[in-house]
Amino acid sequence: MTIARRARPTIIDIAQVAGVSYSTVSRVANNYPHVDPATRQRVLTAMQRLGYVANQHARSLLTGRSRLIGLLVHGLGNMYIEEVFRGVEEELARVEYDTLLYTTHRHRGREAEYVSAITRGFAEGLLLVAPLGRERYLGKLQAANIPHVLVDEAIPTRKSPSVGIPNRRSVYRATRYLLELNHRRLGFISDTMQLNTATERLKGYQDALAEFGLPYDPALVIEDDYHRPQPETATGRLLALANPPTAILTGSDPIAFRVMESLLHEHGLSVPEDVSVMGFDDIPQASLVYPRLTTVRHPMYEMGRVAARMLLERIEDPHAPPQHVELETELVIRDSCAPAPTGERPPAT
Amino acid sequence: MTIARRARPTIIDIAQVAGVSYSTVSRVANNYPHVDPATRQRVLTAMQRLGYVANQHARSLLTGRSRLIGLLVHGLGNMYIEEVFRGVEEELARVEYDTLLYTTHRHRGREAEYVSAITRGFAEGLLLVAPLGRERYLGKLQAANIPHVLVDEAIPTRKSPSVGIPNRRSVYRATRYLLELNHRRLGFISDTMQLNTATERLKGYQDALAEFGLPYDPALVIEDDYHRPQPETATGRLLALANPPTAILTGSDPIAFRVMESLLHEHGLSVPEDVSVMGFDDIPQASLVYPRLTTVRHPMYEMGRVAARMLLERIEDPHAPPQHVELETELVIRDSCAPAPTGERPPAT
DNA sequence: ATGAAAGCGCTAACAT
DNA sequence: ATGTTAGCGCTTTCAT
Repeated sequence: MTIARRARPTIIDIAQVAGVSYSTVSRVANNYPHVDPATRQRVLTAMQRLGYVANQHARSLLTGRSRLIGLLVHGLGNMYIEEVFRGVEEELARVEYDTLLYTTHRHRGREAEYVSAITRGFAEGLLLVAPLGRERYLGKLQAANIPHVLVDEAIPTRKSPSVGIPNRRSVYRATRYLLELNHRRLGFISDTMQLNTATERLKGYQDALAEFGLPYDPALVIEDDYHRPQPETATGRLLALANPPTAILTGSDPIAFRVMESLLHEHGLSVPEDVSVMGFDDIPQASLVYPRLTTVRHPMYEMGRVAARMLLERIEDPHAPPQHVELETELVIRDSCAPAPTGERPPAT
Repeated sequence: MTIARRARPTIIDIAQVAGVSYSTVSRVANNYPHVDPATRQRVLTAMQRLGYVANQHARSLLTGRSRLIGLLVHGLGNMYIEEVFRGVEEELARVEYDTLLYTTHRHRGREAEYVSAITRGFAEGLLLVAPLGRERYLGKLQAANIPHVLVDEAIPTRKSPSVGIPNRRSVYRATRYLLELNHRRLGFISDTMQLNTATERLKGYQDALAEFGLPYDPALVIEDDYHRPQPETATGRLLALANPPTAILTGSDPIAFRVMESLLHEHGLSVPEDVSVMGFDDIPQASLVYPRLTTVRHPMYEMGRVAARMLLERIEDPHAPPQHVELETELVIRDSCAPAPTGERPPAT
């Protein structure tokens, strides 16, 4: 009887079958020169026959490289992540790296644990997408000099490399657009202010207001829960104001969709006639929805690519000074924003 | 000068600092008994001080286990995957396994390559979610006895373990519901028939029709493109029929959403007054949309959990006979389906 | 309770 | 062009 679990053939088995030393097999496996074509063929044939596949662990143990990077994200079910990941994959594929996926579902609030887990040596580097709770582990990453890059988030110390967008300017532009449409009361449903991107965006909103000589009314900005957004509630609160907004800016397109649904169906207000709605990101659905969403185009795919490339570079040279890349955004004008209604306020339900 | 890339401390460094042999360090690291408490403490302190983290590759090389499983999916940006993955993670977390993510974005149509890549030895097993093109590699997995489980797809040979839902019965029930609402012309926008789940669902649709003594009209079923669905086009084709449907079944909730948008805004038809729409899956948005979607609840999260558990079991015992688990679905009646309009057909635009 | 030693499968000098 | 050899960092007997 042979043993139950058929062992995978090793380099030594191949060597035996091909009648060569196992270093020759290694040469063939790694496509090195200085191997006689005939020998190479014999080895290849033997590999084929036995179904040889190199043991990555042995390889990695020796080279210290796993060809794996870790990706830390909050969740999967949104086009933002899909696009970012497409970009990441694009670059990783070129160098035959794979991705270890970590979501904060798993240890909500305990990202720090993975991060150390990652240093277990499996991943060579880490891509942190909009990382909440970063204060708990970023210092460690920096201290241990573990290659990592922040995607869509930057920290004031700028010690960690990052790739993102000009949040302040982007929202400034979007806000100004609304202001030029004669809106004077602008609601803002923001992502959690734990994210620097969110506080930057708020500044952009305030910049535009200031430029138009308008006061900043904190009642108009509502911080949504990142993990379980409640745009319907936020919309209701905005509409319940004595002087409700005629336009609403949001932190993302999916939030904008829900705001539009809520406006229309819970409050009987039409978009954009009664209230204008501004999205953020420009995911594919933005143009498939009615009214088609006016939003800020976020180069998510490109961001993913750049981030992956930066990470790969840092893996090569962990001591290079951290870079900070900002990719430009663009206001995409479609149908969900219109000039402010004149005359009296729209009736709130 | 020390060398540039500070090497990670090994078991030997710890042994030196703690003044013990390195096998003792290994014992402590693995929490083995037979270590003097004082010694253990000394070792622990040394580990702490040097920031010791075990090298997984060395460990895996020896034990043959990587504590990694591979997850093959088509794309990320949908709640279906999010839910399935949440379930997978839940189970994996218990045993401290991590996930390698593979999407068919990367090598569209070349899944076979990963699959062999996976046998590189990094992943101990594979979760295949609604795998298209499986014929190209499933045989290999089976032949090599690589632990794997099919999620939401089963193959007739039943050689690979699977977890899914009763597709035929689920769609039969949904169709019958529509029939009972007096609809007689039922459109069906189906996933690609390459998926057995899709052909099974079609049978369920036909079953219900047959039960009501209705003919099967192939013009009413449109096979959508899995990677770039065009529900708007499909809707248009359905409506252009001489005798257009008064109800439309879809392969997923997101498709249903787009059908509803198209009906309403491109064709001026209201849902459910003019046309009823049936979703599939019951993702969270299904109840946030107007009209709230009537759909078939798919236990995605639970499916992920079961699949992960099955995979883990197969990893322990790759020779156990393949299991096939079916999780029940449920028709969730909300507002997108109503009795068929009486009198003449709704006007098509 | 602890140490010594073998070896997992492979790469990369170094020989020849 | 090919073979020999020394480890990579760790777990696991086997001694003591």
